[in-house]
Amino acid sequence: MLSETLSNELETYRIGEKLRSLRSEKGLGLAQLGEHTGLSAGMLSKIERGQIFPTLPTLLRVSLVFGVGLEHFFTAPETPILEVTRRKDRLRLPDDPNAAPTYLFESLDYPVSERPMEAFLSEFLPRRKASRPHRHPGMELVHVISGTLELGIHGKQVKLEEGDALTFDADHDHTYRCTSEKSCQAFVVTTPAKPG
Amino acid sequence: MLSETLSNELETYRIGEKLRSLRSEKGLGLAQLGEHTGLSAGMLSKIERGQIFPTLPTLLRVSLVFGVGLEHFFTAPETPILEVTRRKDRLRLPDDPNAAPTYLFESLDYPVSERPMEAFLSEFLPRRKASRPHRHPGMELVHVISGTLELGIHGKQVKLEEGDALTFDADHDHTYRCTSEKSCQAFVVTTPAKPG
DNA sequence: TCTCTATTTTCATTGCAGGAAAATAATTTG
DNA sequence: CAAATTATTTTCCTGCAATGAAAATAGAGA
Repeated sequence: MLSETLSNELETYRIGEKLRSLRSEKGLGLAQLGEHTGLSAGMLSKIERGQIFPTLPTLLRVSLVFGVGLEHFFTAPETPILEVTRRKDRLRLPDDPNAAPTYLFESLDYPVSERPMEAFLSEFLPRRKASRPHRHPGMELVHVISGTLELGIHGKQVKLEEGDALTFDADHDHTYRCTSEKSCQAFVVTTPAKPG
Repeated sequence: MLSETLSNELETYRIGEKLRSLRSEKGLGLAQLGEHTGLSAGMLSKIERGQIFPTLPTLLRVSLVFGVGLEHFFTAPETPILEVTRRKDRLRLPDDPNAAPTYLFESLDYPVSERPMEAFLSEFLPRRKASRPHRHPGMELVHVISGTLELGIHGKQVKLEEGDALTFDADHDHTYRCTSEKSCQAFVVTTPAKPG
């Protein structure tokens, strides 16, 4: 008999749903698809409803009719990216775990895989000294939400006030320092390394 | 009975070969894999040799053991890029199909899809006037193999002699002109647009 | 309500996946 | 080289799950 777990696991591929999508996209009825594939309407119904698992030859028949490869039924459909992160769910990390932090940051888009950008909400703490210099490939944009921030980059000190934004090549050492009495909130976006 | 064409088509997925690869990578015997999957060695052999097509539950069992999704068996394996272009096979195109050409170029890597670079062998012809200005995203590198070449870029005229190389941001208008009596051979590489 | 169409379910059939074990091939060992 | 051991392939058979045919149900017009 067909094991329960095996069956459940297979169902995660949603083979039936995918077949039904293909069919309804083309506006075909079960019987019509049956004619094209040489399969019975009844069986197609059962496959779509997940009551049976088609054999590979059977699955191939419908694949051929719809002009898709078998991988169509085994790969996750490309869903438009849509990820929400709530404040309470986000992890707040210090810039330096081994010393008194200069700032804290939390990723705003950590659930997005292969992201073409990374966005952080950072809180820079009032300090005499700037943060440790660091660099990373790509560009960086800093938008100050509240407080004032001094950025050391390309040998310059750039003072940012509320509402100011700065974009720079992040592949040179840069530092941050909060210059306001209260901490400085900022929105930071980085892009990964460019090819070439 | 299982149709001939259907069977042939299914064989193009090389399910058996993929299974055998997975197994030999891990250095498992048929019997050992059988223990892990709960399948008989004999049947695994038949599947690997393409004598039978496994049912989805069966295929899923081995998938689970090897930690791959079912799509593994239905997608083309990523083969390392390896493409050769021979001089005689390459197409030699003029820079301007509607006028007397300033140079001729041939792609050295046209078979490579989604290439992170494009390489050309170019022959610049002796001319009074430079080629028409053009631009394209990304970087460009020019390495002179023979003859001399004058490049107009960023408002400068750069003279290149044999062995010289120039790299520049190609997203500004640039021109070429051969300044030697005989034509100038050069190796040109461009990178596509950078993201961001 | 009746008719027509599409889908789902029931029931019976069977083709083929799959197991057990024998046969063969490949390796190892003395 | 044999003999022994291990791995693989093949043979034969069985069972069951996929499949088809057709009845039952649901839906859509009219």
